Amino acid sequence: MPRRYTIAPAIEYREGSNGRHGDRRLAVPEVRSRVSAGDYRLDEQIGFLLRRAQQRATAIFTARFAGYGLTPTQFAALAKIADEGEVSQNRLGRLTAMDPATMKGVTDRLSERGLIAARADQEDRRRTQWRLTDPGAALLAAAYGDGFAVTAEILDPLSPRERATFLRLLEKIT
Amino acid sequence: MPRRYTIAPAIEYREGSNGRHGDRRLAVPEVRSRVSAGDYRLDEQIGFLLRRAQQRATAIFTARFAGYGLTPTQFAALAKIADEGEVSQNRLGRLTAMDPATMKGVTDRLSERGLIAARADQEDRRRTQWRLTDPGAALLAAAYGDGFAVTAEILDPLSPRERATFLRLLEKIT
DNA sequence: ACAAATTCGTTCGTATACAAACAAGTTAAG
DNA sequence: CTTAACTTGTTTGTATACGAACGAATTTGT
Repeated sequence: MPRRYTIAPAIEYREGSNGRHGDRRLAVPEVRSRVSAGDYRLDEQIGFLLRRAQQRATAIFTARFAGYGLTPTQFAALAKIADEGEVSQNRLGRLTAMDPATMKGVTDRLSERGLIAARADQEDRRRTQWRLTDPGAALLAAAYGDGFAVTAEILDPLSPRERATFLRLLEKIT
Repeated sequence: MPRRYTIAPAIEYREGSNGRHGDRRLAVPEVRSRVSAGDYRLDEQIGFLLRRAQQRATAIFTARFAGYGLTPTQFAALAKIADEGEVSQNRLGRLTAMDPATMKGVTDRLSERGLIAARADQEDRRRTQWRLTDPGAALLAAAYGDGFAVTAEILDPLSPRERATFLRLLEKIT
């Protein structure tokens, strides 16, 4: 049931030759007539870089959290429930950036493990209110430190200044 | 079969009151005895921010690529096959940051749609070599422009200087 | 030459992630 | 007050994402 990640497989980068084999008519800056394949470098698109950065982040998280059997989203859900004390399922989804269908799966699994418990809301009978159980709170308390460690390890390649800059810019494009 | 994304649901942020309801014994800066919940702010962890940034990036991609019926990974695979001319399945996975199990699903779906075609390798009989079909090349050629547009839209909140900085730092933590 | 190690691709199981459609409950508009 | 609009949570289906285990083929080490 717990998942275990290794570091994502190393990416192979374009080796040496910058594409374009023959076709070196002039040493003059070449004007490409057909704007197509050659211009689009996958490895320079933020979408691709973001995907790889998240793969690395997830790998780091999972290595550190192997002992808890918690995924990043499960940990996020526990942390937010702890913050809120009690929170409805859909609102928890908004707080943790999960849509209702995804949230369902996460709460189901946390609930099955006895880490969270539901209460039917009296005022609004559509709502399911979630709170931590004692085991859930204990697990979370034990795991917080590793949460910080994960963040530190992800940011390790950056200097303190760069970290601040990166976080600021990342929040801007979020 | 094609997927369609909307913009990820807006996140709710901690509203006004900084938690802590009663318990205002003194107006003096409070020294927290128990270092636990209160210190961990999910919304400030890069892992969480990266996940949300990727959700936004994917939403932008999918909106722009709805007409092609291509997912980000499928587009990445097509682009890399085009770069390479012909490439084995596992190597394609390394180039596009997908593990073999994931790559299988992607090549299966692209192949079913007739966008790529396989060739058995003579030298190494374990290998499946993939190349673009004519329809695959045509679709890719039509889609490249939207690939650039997606990148531009994701980076839109940043100034040109910030974009350069962000890309540099993102590559560092990847 | 031959056994060990590695690589290639497959399969199975679990966990996000989200579109779409839905029933049931609540709120807003008239 | 009553209908329309919205919200809450569920279900189904598709698509990554990856661990783990596997058979087949190739490469390495001795």
